[in-house]
Amino acid sequence: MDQDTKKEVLDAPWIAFDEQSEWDAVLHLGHKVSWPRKSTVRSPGDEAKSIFLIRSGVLKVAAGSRDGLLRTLWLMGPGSVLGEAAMFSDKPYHHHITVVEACEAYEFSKKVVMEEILAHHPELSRRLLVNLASKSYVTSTQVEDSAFLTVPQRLGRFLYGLCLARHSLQLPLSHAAIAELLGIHRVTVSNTISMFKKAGLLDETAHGISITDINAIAAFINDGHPSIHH
DNA sequence: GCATTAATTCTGT
DNA sequence: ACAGAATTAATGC
Repeated sequence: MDQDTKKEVLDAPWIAFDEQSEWDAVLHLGHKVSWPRKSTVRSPGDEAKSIFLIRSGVLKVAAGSRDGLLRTLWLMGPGSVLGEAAMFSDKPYHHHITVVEACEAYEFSKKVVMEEILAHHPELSRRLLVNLASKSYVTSTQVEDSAFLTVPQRLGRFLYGLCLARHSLQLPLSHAAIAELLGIHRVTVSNTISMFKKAGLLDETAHGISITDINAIAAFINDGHPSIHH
């Protein structure tokens, strides 16, 4: 049953899927890999001759400038697939893939993807498309938001979307991590979060942010007029 | 295993 | 850019 209110779908820069059982049939065709926290998984220019199904942990996908600046594009959690865009397009990786939380993943060779998954598993083919589409939506949403919305609105949408995507009100992200994701100066993020905190929308915990009034954030996003002024 | 110290990260000014 | 607090990693016992 649907709610009486239509809820707006927000594409949060956090790609993960709860349902992974469809992969069970082909897991034996891949092999397990694990990446420790803070390690680099792939760098720009690396060949993409396989894809990875992430089973646990969190990866960060970032674009980097020559002088070391990094802009996070999105985070990837369990159920998401890494490397399919590069592999299908026969291009090297464009991005820096690093490990935020220690990961376990299954690697599937291009041969397995082409000859087994695409050929004999339509439900998994669809998964790959959904995964790719998610990345596409995330990036376009970010462009739109940064073009049309204020910082508090962008942060509000980000927090709201992330809560829905994660099914949790606990968001284990530092101000700096959020700033990198949204393309906002870190201090601006800190100040905006303080505002939200004073307005009773959230609390800061030892390891990130805890949303206390998700409805207020939802309302704030929709009318675009915060009850928050400085 | 436990306590100290050194390093790094985080956040407000 | 800087400083104080807070985490985390490293070291020695």
